[in-house]
Amino acid sequence: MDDTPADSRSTRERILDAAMNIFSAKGFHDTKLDEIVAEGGISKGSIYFHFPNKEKLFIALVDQFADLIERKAKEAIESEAEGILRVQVALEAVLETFGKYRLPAKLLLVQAVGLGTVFERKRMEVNDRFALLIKTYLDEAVADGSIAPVNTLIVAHAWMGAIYNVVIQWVYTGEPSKDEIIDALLPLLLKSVDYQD
Amino acid sequence: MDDTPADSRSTRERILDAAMNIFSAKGFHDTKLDEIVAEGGISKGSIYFHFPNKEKLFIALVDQFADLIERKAKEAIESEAEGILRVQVALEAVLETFGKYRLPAKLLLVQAVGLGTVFERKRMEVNDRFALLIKTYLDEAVADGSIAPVNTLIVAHAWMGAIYNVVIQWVYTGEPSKDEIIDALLPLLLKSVDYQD
DNA sequence: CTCACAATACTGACCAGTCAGTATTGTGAG
DNA sequence: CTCACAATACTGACTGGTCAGTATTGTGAG
Repeated sequence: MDDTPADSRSTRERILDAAMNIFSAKGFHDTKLDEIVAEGGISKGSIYFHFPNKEKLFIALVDQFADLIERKAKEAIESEAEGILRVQVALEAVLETFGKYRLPAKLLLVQAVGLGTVFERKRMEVNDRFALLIKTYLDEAVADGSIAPVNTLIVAHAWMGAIYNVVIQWVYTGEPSKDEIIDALLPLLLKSVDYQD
Repeated sequence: MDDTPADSRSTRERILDAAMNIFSAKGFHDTKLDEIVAEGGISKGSIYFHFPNKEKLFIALVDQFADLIERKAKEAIESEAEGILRVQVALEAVLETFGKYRLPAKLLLVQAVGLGTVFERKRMEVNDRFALLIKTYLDEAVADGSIAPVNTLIVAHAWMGAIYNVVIQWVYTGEPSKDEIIDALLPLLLKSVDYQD
């Protein structure tokens, strides 16, 4: 009969949307599947038709967003040839993407932490993926002389932490704005490795 | 009858110790009170005699360690008069303390995150406490001219994130060592605000 | 005796996951 | 085109294990 816009999206997408809303607001353990059911106007059974369990549903959301961030960063990197410039545009891309998607940012940076043994491996996997990405291009920048030699692994983790924490602050308070963050954080990070633009 | 060394410590302390061991390893939700009971050789009844519930027991541990970190930082700060030097010794003190206590560090930085609505307030409270502490002394350093003017709030959050993330890495992998962290992280943070020592 | 504390046995709310059934869509033989 | 059947998608009432919290009882110091 009628074909309301809400129902026209695939059920799987509706589940993911609803799950994102509730998980990012209340965290994994405080989210009941019945709440997702209510939010999405779907049924409990169809969640289990599309996903094996609650955990995999959560991880699907985390992975989806981690992939997006990584893709954006790599795209940005490939658009630039030179060492430290690549780092710079990647940072801009990452901050841009976090800025655009508030809920997924909270999910990835807050709600995916501290969930106990099962999730810990996933979290470390995502974390290391990004740290190594940063490290690669820092090493490149060191090699071509655009920055001085440093312990790039520590720098990579420090940078990630800095970005994470500022973004988390933004997620909760809405302050400082995306542009302020880029304006303040980018020079800060670059100066930390002695690069003055 | 006999008075084994293990039993001579007050029950309350034994509970806290056992809880720290299990909570820091498995996180809040994956920890069963019965595991704490087994670990500490105490009884479930006495946990509820000393603490109103599981949540308060967890928070007691978080608070205890957050207080220790804050105290160490403040002690260090008071031992120095000048602006940026105060920041420097505070950083050293904090890293030193994290380095000394691996389990509490993991509890505070990992397991206390992502626990949903109830704990979120506590986490933000602790977070803001430290961020404001850092901000205060950064502002002082700006005022007395030892560093250039910057958005000290963003810097404070960025620094915290950097410290957190490097410490978390250390908690999981044991690498890099405490000394390497201090040697690499301290200059990094100071350079990020244009201070060369 | 009593009271502060400790040990043990027990309870019941909660909620992830199930499953028997229904609805919808696809297909190909006549 | 249409009808029989199959495959896929979805529904929601129900269940059973789990575990935080409680009721009850024990104990030893003063």
